[in-house]
Amino acid sequence: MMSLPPSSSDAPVASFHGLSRPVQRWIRDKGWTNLRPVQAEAIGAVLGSDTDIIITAATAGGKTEAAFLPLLSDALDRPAEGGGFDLVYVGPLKALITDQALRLEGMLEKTELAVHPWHGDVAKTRKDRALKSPGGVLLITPESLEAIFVLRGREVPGLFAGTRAIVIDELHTFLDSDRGVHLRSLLTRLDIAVGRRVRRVGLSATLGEMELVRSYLNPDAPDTVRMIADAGGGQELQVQLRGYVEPGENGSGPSNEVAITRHLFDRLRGTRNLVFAGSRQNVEGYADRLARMCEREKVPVEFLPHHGSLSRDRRAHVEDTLREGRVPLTAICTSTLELGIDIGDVVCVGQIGAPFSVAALRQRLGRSGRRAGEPAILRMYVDMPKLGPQSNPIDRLRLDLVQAVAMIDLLTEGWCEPPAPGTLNLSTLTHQILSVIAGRGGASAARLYKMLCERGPFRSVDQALFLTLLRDLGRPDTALIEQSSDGLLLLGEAGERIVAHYSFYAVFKTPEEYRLLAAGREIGTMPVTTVLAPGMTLVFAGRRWRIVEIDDIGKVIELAPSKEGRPPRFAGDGGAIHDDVRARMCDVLEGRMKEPMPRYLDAAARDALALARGDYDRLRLRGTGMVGIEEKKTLVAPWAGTIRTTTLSLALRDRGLSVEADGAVLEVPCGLENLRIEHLPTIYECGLALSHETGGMLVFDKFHEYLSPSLLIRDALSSRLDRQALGPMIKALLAERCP
DNA sequence: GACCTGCTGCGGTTTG
Repeated sequence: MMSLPPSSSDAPVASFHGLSRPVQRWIRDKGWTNLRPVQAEAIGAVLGSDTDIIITAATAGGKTEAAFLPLLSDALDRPAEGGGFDLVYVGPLKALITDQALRLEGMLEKTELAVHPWHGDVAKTRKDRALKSPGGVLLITPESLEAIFVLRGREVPGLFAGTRAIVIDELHTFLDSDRGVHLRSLLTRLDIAVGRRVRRVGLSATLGEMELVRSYLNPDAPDTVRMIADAGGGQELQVQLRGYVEPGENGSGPSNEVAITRHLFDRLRGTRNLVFAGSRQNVEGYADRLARMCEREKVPVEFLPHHGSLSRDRRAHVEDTLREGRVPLTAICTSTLELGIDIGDVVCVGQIGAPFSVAALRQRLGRSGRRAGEPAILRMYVDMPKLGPQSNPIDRLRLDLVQAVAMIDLLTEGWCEPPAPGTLNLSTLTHQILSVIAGRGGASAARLYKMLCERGPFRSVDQALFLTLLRDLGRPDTALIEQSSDGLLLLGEAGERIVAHYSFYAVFKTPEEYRLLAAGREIGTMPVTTVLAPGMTLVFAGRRWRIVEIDDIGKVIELAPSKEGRPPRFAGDGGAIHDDVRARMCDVLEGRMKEPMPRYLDAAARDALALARGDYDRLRLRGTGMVGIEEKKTLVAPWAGTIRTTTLSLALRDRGLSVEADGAVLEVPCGLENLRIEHLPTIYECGLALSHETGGMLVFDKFHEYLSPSLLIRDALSSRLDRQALGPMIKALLAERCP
């Protein structure tokens, strides 16, 4: 008999006894002496009610068991009435589904319940078996679920008739993305197909604002969603931020990159670590420098690159070596190692340059210090260009360093970016319109509207907008849909072709790529937009190569080993920084912090921050937000996030002022008085004028190419631009705030 | 100044 320690309450004991026999036996066989508080609470909540539930706990905190022990127990004790799969698990990664299926198979070994993993790498025979006798647990990706709706629309009601809950793993990855909207749409369509609402259980490690998370799961009754969180917290966080400034013109010494490489080599060798380097190019650059340093010092190479363009083999090797933990290894990586695949515990997390979001920083940090009593260690490195008398005033503000400090500050306060509601997501809506029509062999406009916009996630789309969208999709030159004589909407010629191809199922866009072959083996891929030619050398997968041949039709590049090479550029599409991060950057420059010179800064970072604050004051930016630096050049610092800053720079461009980029501080080619008296008041009066020409430039998402400029503008205004913010921003800039 | 995620049906060949 399992003995449970007399913990703070007898809840765990009650929870244990509420479980079915086979599940109790599994727990006992595992040798568990008690249930974690989250698990005990989840068992009570799942068995004692039918509300939606969100379970949050640290990575490896036992969330999967917390959800599945009671759900499986219920499925064993009360066999489903309607037939079909008893439980559905939706996960964002194929690797995660494979992992979780193995765990569930272990739990269900001595029972009748089957486990059906289902994603692109699962054999067709296995899927056929699941369809022939659906039951037990289906573990699936949103895209594979989409494929079931499109290809087997008529079978959906039967497959899920008896499903008692849908478990969504890594819920945070679905909150604020096209893919998240896609999943919500599929869940609503599933509810409609079975004629009742299927309970949802979300699992997540880190979540921002709870209210928004609740309404993701249940937009009609967010208050009924029960939150179960582990007390956890209280974990010690050790942070160091090291600043690197290139030596002066006559100074000698290593470059910043070499100095940072040296520090990583000295501190991380001999243990397991993750270093997030920001871009694939940077990952390859640091991995190459570290490997050469190991060779020069005649020690084994303990640093390997990991990013999304490397082949599955290369990535698996790094993941397996980390997880097994037999030899020391530091992975230099992009956000690939941020998600839930189990790689074990690492000693420290390195971060080169400020990241794009506090949420990502928090997620990355969760990879270290997972054992009781061990701190989470963050080492941040900021590479700062050399300054001279000719340097741009914006460079003097050291905005990278300031952003890094602002983010660490927000992180320690427990803040992270909340999802942004109210977006239209017209590209994803187009996708779902095509999917519903394909799955049902036709649908009326009224039915589509009710399904997708009234009950589904596209609630910001009103009827008029919906009809405009349908007209766009039905235009002869678009031909995605057409109307039959009795008014039913059917797929058009182009629609048929697009839905029939396997690339339809995902809502996100993927660029075309070359495959890179070395000695006949694929080592990774490169976007076709990268400029490459035979004879060029490059660093890839931590080694140096020469391009032997490029096959433009087969999209294959052959490589041979080389002694030279530079890391190649990959295509990228710019990130969005949140308003609160930029506001905190202003606080950092103006010294409005609990600890104005944080202790976690090293001497070089302190010096750089002190100098940046001095320059900020000398520029007289404090309290004004605008300063003329030349006769026809003004700096504008709205301290707003990417969306609001981009809106302002577009409005300035409407006035004929070409503004570069969308950094925290804008350089406007115009005198201060002219800007203050003429341009800004005019923009305040007239707002942002978006022409059809601008609309043509707003093609970002997968189905945008089929939309007219006016719809593209409306889509952008709901997610990438903020017209309403323009007035208040200008008012703040024009207000005399100086002493 | 960026990163990540996903995918079916069918025809052909090999193996037991």
